[in-house]
Amino acid sequence: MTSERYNAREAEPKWQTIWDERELFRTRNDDPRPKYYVLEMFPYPSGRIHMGHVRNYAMGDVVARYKRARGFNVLHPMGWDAFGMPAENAAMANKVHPAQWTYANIATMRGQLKSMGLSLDWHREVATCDPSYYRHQQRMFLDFLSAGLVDRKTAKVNWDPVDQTVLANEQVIDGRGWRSGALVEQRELTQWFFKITDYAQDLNDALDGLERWPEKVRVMQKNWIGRSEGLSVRFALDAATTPSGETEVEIYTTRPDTLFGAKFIAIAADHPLARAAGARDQALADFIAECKRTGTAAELIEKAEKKGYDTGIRAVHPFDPSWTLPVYVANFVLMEYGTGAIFGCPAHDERDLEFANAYGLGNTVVVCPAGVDPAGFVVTDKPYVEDGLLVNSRFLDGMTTAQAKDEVARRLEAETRGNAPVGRRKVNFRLRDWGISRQRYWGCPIPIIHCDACGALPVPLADLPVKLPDDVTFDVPGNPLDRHPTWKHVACPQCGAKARRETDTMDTFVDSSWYFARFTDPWIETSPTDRGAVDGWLPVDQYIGGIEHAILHLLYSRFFTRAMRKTGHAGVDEPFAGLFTQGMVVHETYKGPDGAWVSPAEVRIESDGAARKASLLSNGGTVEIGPIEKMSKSKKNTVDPDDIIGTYGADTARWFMLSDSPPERDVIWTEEGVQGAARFVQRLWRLTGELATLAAPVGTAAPAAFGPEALAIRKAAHRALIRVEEDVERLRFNRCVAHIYELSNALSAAIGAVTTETRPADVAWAFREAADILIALVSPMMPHLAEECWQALGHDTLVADTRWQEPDRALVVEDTVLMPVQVNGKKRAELTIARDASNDVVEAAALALEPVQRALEGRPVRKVVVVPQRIVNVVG
RNA sequence: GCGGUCAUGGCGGAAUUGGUAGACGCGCUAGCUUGAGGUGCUAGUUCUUUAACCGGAGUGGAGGUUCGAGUCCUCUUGACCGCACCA
Repeated sequence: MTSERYNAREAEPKWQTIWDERELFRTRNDDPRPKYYVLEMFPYPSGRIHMGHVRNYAMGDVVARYKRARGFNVLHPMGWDAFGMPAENAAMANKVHPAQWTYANIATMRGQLKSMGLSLDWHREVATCDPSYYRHQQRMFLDFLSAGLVDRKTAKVNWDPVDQTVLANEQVIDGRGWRSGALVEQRELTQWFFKITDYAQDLNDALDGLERWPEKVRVMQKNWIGRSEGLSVRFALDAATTPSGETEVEIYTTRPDTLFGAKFIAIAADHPLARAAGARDQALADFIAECKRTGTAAELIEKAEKKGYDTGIRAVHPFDPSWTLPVYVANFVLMEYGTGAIFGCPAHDERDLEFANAYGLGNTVVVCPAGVDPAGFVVTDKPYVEDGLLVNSRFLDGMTTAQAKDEVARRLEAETRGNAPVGRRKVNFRLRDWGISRQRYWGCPIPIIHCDACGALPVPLADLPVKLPDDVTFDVPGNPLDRHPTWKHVACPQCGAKARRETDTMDTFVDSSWYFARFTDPWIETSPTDRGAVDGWLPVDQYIGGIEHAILHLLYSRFFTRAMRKTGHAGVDEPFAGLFTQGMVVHETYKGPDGAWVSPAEVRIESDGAARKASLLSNGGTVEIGPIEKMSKSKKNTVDPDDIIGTYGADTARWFMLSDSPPERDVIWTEEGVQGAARFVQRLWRLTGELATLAAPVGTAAPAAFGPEALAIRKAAHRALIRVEEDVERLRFNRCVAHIYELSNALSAAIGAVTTETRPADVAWAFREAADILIALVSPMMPHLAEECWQALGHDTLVADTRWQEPDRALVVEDTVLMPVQVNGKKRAELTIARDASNDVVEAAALALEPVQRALEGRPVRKVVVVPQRIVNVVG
């Protein structure tokens, strides 16, 4: 009955329809079972899904289906991160409206995802570009504004000259726009900011509690937040050297212990004191201008050598009125960090040493490594930056670094000048507020009205949503909202005079900062979230996505959830309890005879013994096989999921994506690999057919006793069950696959050993049990094939709707164990012995073995180490 | 420069967390089957010696701890990732 090949093309849509009709994956918020929320990062509707999506969603689906089988009420939704630049670029290139382009892409991609057979609750689908979604985002923006979490300020911002918009700091990578790749410029603009820095401390500290996050991501976020503890110190200025009434400069340091090693003060080019000094010194003004010029491209700053200019101003050392330090304007000091001014201690800071050496400022060692004679300890071109004991530092001498830091802080906090302490302990963060204004059309409008008389006012709640106008043009660069003839003209909600709408839209990362909350009740119209639903479902138990969002999306979402809590829209701080970052899908690259990239679909690969040769399918031209790289359109090394699903079926694609590599590592897509997966699909189908003829009917009562053959079959099945369970829980899908292969190999062997004629009842029962377990194990990974097999095994239920079987752990415990016997650490023999044999018995049996005696070569036995049920080591 | 991860057959990778290294898959070799050439089955596949058994070596390299190290420690080489004037 199952002699023919399994036909995925027929079976897969059939089962998808059946799941759909039975609403198997529709999740209800009032379901009393314990909740489990599994979520994969939602896609941008770029047009078609790619293999990275297949891998990501296959992993999530395994977890979702497994947890469902374990009796959880699983929430596994899908939506679309639908605002963004590509829609506008398409509009410009093809004269199609961004909305039309986006919704057409969504329709295509929804169909592709459905063909994968994912256990998604499509009733909860959301698209962030839909007013029914972004109206709530506007509402939250206004709530955040009332709660003091939104700021409007003029600031130096990152300007992407290609995309013609502002970018957040997180979106600038190596000085370039994260999307356009263009060198980012610095511009002064008035922008809306989310005050993520209000939560800097909490965002930092709470990382320690995220135990189910990859260490790597936590470290990256910590570095990005950049918390440092230090001291700000007000240095008095020598009045005779000061241009126009400035009396002091405040610096920030994390090394107050090295204050007696100070050689200079350095201030940023845009520091007020620098500006004042520049006003009376043309050469200095030129230098400042030069610093600012190089300051437009972040990439250049990093490569620039350290340059400074002596302002002539002298600062007075806080512990010695007779000691003055030169004040330099320096190109490496950033106005944005700390106070925009530092003191330089060349002996103990790399940068300061480079600067001091360039300008002949010398250095004094004030920290000496413990156990080293200070007299001979000098610094020339490499500073000593570690902790140690203080020297050359008056009252600090002999103290440790920590003691000295504390002592300096204590003394300077106690000392006052002009009624304020000279020193203040201060915690500084690298994290900046999140600038969310974007000068683009295809985004969520910022619900603000600007009135010349009343200022920037919130749009009244009753007027939400502020909808994007449909009639826009993209024929000229810039923001279509800004040049729309009518859209921005409104009456001031306060005085009624003519006023203007804010024409900036929100960063699309705002859209993705709360979609996981909206999924918990996407139907509610009166507020962004239903508190019962959001508090019941959050945090997401398992979130799966790419590492590229380690700081962007994953940090913004953590902030946004806190802000939602503050404004009453959620009851938790952390959105994602468990995070998994999966690796990429990579593929060989190919270059044709003309040196142009060639797609895998156009290439024929032939094996010549161990060597592989590639040629063009069209004309046999020589193709050069290049390095394995991330699938990208530019290198043409992509494989279209539609083609794979059309040729092999979704199950084969899913199985291969899960089988080859550990999920956190990159997986190499190969034709041989897919074919191997496809072979297993057919093999499993044939094996199921054989098992169906050998197995006892569904519902047969277990026999009273099992013979050795039956027991062996049962052990193999339950061992696989235990192992797969353990590995799915830890998302080690490649190991799950190996365990399933092992079980099917074992069952094939068992079938070979038992003929139909001599099949006893206990063996038939064991085959029934093992077959059911095998298919249940396969079902989260290859759900369609599993249903087909489940049916072939005589079930009238769905395997997708079947509870996970509890393994019988006692079954896999053997009566006898096989212990390797080593002599001096080298394995010489094996010993099969009763599991509960005493160490004495094991030792005697081991020593009696002939290969052991041979290896001892007559030497006396000095010691025998017996690790029960593990190993014996004879030392002789 | 700083921080992190990793290094195991021809390839992807396993290894009960200090206890038989190479599970499982791919590829390859031989034979059978099918049949004409993307099927199935059987056997083999770390290297080396051997007809075979028995041996010897072996987890990037050099040391160390231990009865025992792919796993722990020190040094070193290489690859990848993140951050990069953050005071």
